[in-house]
Amino acid sequence: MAKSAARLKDIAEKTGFSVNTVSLALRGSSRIPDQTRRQISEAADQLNYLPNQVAKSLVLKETKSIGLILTDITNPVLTAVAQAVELELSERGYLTLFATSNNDPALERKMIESFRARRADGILIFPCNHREIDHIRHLRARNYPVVMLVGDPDSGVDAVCMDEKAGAFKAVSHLIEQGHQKIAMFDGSAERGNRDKLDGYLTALSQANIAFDPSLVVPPALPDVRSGYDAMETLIRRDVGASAVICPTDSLALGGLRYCVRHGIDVPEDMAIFGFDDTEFGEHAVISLSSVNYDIGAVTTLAIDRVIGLINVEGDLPPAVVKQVEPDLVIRESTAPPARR
Amino acid sequence: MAKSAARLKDIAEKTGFSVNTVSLALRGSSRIPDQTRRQISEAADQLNYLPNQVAKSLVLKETKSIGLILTDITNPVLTAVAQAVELELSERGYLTLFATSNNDPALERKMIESFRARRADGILIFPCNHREIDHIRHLRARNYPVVMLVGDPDSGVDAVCMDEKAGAFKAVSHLIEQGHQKIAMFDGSAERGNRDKLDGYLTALSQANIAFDPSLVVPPALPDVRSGYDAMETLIRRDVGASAVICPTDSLALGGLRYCVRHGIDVPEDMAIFGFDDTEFGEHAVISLSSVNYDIGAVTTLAIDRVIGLINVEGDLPPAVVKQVEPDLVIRESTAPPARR
DNA sequence: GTGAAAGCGCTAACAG
DNA sequence: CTGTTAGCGCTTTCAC
Repeated sequence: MAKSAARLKDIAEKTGFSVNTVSLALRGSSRIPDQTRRQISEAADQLNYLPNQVAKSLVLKETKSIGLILTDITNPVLTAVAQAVELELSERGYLTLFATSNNDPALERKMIESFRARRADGILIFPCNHREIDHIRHLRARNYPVVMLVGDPDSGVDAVCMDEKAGAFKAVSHLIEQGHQKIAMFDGSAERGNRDKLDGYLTALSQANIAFDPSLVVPPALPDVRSGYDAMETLIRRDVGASAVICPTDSLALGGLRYCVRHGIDVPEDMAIFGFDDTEFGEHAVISLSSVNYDIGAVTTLAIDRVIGLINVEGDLPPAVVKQVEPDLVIRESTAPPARR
Repeated sequence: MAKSAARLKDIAEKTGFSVNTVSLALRGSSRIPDQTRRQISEAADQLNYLPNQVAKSLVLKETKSIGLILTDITNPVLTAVAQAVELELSERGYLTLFATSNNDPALERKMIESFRARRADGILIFPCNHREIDHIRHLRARNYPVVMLVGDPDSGVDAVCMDEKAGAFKAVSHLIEQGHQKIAMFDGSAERGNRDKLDGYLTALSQANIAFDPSLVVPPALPDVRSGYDAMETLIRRDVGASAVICPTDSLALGGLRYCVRHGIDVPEDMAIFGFDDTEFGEHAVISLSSVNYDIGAVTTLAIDRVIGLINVEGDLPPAVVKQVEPDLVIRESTAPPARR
């Protein structure tokens, strides 16, 4: 803490007014005449006074800060989320307390405790696991304002998120319309407890009366570029005749694209590739990626509206509501009807 | 702030001990017998007690939080910095207060004030402009622990950073050794007040007795992929015979690479491309990027060591020291000796 | 071993 | 209009 910062008391002594008057004057109370206020403001400036927010928080019982917990800010979508949240929160007068869970539930719990101890007014969280959220439910049950950035319809916790199932459904349906039949998927849902994209994929297939072929789904090790490369290699080696693949992140798609380009597989003619999240590096890839967009602005604005709304509730919190934002497809170069064989 | 959280007083009343005893017991004082401590801990658990850090901060005069101000977390290096800082700070028991200046000096100032008001124990900052840092110098002069993540040798402010001049020098020298003579540079130093990379470029040229040709430097609009594409287009249209280009970020390099691939310019044969920062998307580009690495771990560790060191100083701060980390080259596919003409 | 009292810097009654 | 008093939840000093 800044050593020896000026306090109200210091400027009170300097001006001869009481601490109370100084406080009032500095906060612009109409009860203080201009003359006095000016005198006090001047003294405050000279002392380089800055109100001590921690003292203020203690009495006001609000810190004007909101905790943001992400799994891993390295994921481009989460980077953008962090950026957008911070920006919007700061515009609304809130400070962002930032933490990363590193996909470790224990760390996630610890960070929640830390925010609670510091009396963050609310928490925005992207949980490690979409299913194990008892601790979050528990928080909310104690009237602590939390909103999740992933949606679990009946979790009992507020959430704002992209409708990933709808996104996957749209993307796969689009590929089917283009004439693809053997559509692969890089699916890593097992670990993260989020089957939404897989569900969308399955629904689209069944709606088109295409039988699900398990050999078309390959699980990437991680949601990164290298794993996308490896997954594509696995898919090609399986030789199951896939003409298209849908990837749960642009990073994976980029890795898949890289494999294809380097192995003489034409994209999109021989392999159509659909990404997810519509990131900068996907848009500007050597062959620009078709992708399911992620309306980060919409999600963060809604989520922030909701936490702040909950913060301002007196008494018990209202029932949780989860809001899903419907994504759009962004069709670029990496997808097209399959080549005739 | 969490409505109606349990306080020491509540658990004092519940157990019949005084607030003081409870406080001591919970903090593990040896003066409290085990029997008492157990009793108190139990009551605390039942009440779901969590110490109020804001009250604690007020009396202890430290918040165990450090402010991190970045220009724009969307830049992959800064993303990684944010991640690394948060992780390491949390391991050391500090919380990260996060803010983005959006390259706006006024916002930067505002965020610094905000952190100071909240009594962050120290600040880590990546300033918008490397030259205009009077406000930061001023902070330090008042004994506020700040360390910058960019280096200005005689700014009077502590700093830890990569030696960008050395990085550029090494990269350009490497290209020269490979036989390149007409080496272009995408340089945006004018706006951001950081000429280090350009200096390294110029030094390498002059050391090899290659005359500087201004038509070989093209200023990208922004440090992003699209601007790299555009810059490459400009460079090619100028038709000045460049056989290699050095880019101040991997994003720009990726854009340049994209232009080349899409216009039949072979990389690296017809155009060698050197990036900066060694990012994931550069490493796994269709043609993997040679790049100047950015040892984020080293920089953040040193920077954090330094702020925490300054925080623990009693009385006046010691003279500022700036530490530069020397980068290494990572040679991949995007660079090679020029094709014979 | 445990408790009472004071104080961190601020705001919120309530007087005058 | 301005000052006095109390109190936010905690730690610390000093008694008992």
